[in-house]
Amino acid sequence: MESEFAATLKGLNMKVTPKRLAILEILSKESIYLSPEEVWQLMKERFKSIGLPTVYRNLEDLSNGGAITKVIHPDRKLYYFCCRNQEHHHHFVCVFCRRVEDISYCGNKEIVNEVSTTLKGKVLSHVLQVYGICNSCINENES
Amino acid sequence: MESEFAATLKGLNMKVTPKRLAILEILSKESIYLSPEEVWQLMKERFKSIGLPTVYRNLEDLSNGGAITKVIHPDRKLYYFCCRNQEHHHHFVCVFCRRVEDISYCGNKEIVNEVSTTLKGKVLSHVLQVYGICNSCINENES
DNA sequence: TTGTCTGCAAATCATTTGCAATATT
DNA sequence: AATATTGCAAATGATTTGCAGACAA
Repeated sequence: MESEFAATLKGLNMKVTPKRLAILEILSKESIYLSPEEVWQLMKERFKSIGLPTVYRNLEDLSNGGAITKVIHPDRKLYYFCCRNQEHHHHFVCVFCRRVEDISYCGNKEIVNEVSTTLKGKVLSHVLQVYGICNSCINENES
Repeated sequence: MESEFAATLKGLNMKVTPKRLAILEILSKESIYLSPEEVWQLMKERFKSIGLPTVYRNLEDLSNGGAITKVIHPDRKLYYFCCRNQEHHHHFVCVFCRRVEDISYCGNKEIVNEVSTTLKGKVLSHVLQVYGICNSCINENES
């Protein structure tokens, strides 16, 4: 049998390469978001030869394919997170530990309603992301 | 009497300079978001000598002070918009003409509720931005 | 004055690209 | 074999920084 990640790649019409499998494995193992540079550091532990551009390219492709997700960060740099949940949803991001958790709330209905009635416009998409302190970090920081 | 923009600057403890007044004037005159480069181009029409870093620095400071707002853009570059509405609210951005319009909808209550009950976390802030087609662009593009 | 603001030139540095070699199907 | 993937080196380009002179308060 093939791995879950191999299936994911095939589903995206991407060839199943060791590098790609490793990227998916690394990201899915983390509960926090990672920068391309950080993914690269972790990749170096597994491969003698691994280029940073390869990491950038694959993160980009996997993100476009929906296998991983970009995190919206105030510093406007790239960060990725592997999220199993394929349905439309949004994320809660811990500003301390960078943990990402799903939130089911989404005001799409209300948004579409307001835009169509008040602005007479058409909604194509929306982004929603919540920043805060996760449960673990709250507990660790209380006296 | 002093201009509205001068008052804005004083309120932010920023010295009232011609460059700053012009930046505020330019942005407030536009109904679309602008890049620092674009603001710079418009500034060049008014000043014989105007440096791009000055534009960047002032946009940053004005944004931090809340006089203008950053637009969240998929290309992760800087874009600014001058928004009169000082209350917490979010924006609808037209993907065609870059027009920015306020939307009053904000699911803060529901978000805080879900994060606190389901994730046992604490919400610090959130971003919400809606992309779509504004009324003008819909009308212009219909057959 | 006195500290802030600005212009200019140069630096940064995250991200991208070109291309030849390599690996997947 | 045919095509996609990768590594390396180099390029890109938006954004930032250092600093001396100009300006606002």
